[in-house]
Amino acid sequence: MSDAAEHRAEVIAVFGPTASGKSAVAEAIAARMRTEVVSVDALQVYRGLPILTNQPSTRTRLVAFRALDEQITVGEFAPLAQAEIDTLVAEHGAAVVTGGTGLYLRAALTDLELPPAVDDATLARVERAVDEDARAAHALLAKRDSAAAAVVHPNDRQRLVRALALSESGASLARTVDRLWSAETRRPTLVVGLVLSSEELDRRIRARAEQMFESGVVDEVRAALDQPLSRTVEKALGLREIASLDRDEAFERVVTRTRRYARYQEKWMRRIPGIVLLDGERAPERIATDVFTRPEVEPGIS
RNA sequence: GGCGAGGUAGCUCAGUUGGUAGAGCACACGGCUGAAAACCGUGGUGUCGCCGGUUCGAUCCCGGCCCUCGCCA
Repeated sequence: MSDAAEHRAEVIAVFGPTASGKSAVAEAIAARMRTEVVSVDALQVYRGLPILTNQPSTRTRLVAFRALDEQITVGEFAPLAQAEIDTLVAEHGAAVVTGGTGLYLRAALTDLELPPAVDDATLARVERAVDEDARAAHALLAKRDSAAAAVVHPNDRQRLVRALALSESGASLARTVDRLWSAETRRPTLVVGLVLSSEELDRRIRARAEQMFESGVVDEVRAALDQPLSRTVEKALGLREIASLDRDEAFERVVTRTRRYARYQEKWMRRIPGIVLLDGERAPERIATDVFTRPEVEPGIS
């Protein structure tokens, strides 16, 4: 057995900005490896907004399994993703992972060792205290957990609430080791990133927004807004805009927000340790072929 | 053509009783460890339509011109 084979990647992850063609590349790789794709996307987990969240048409794990009013969190998602990966590796020898949420990707590939969950009652109580006087709440945090206070800004309500709640039970939001950007992974992993010129990315973003409207995203969004929505869904890119603006304005807002989201993902992409950047403007099959020339990957059969 | 409203940041607009201007969105950079398509921090990016007048000083007041929108012809 060669050295390369001993270090063969069990997990191939594909990351990149939205509209870069991640799904197509992931599917091409999965087909050659005779395995399946696991989605790591905080919005694609929801059932009811397939067009808005650009859910893949082919079978992909961890897509459309949550009701719109159920909240999802990284802490909850991570073990689900890890279980799917483990199952695919056990059954097919490999798993392909792709999706737009950088944090979820990291949590799927590496054990982040997140601080524990906090129960809703505590959270609600601390939230009230923070809303009443955030400065005082921050001062209290500084007294109980100075390390956490140092990394949480008093205006950052979300983190201040959690940090304070954690401090009540002796846990801390402040971490001692950086797991998020650690090169350590649960399994031998190859992460590839798709790089596109901003002009091409822009073209694809506009084309996809156009496609969304043609596919009936307006009706989809209206129907979704008739029911209670979780906080994550509530903030989905375009949801509010599509429901409240006329078509042209909504289209431009969606494009603008998608561009910003794509830039954000590019930042994540460049920070992922060991990521192999590939030219994403080529055909998915070509990119997949590139991946199979990597020493970490066992050559495909076709 | 007449009357009215307006022209200030990339966009929508606020403002200065005359001391060269600021919000939201957009944008840039940074942060983030159970909301991440989220959340937080920092940054103003400008011939205040143009030309002249008054003034120590004009984006603001005055005159002319240009442009936009509305109403009437």
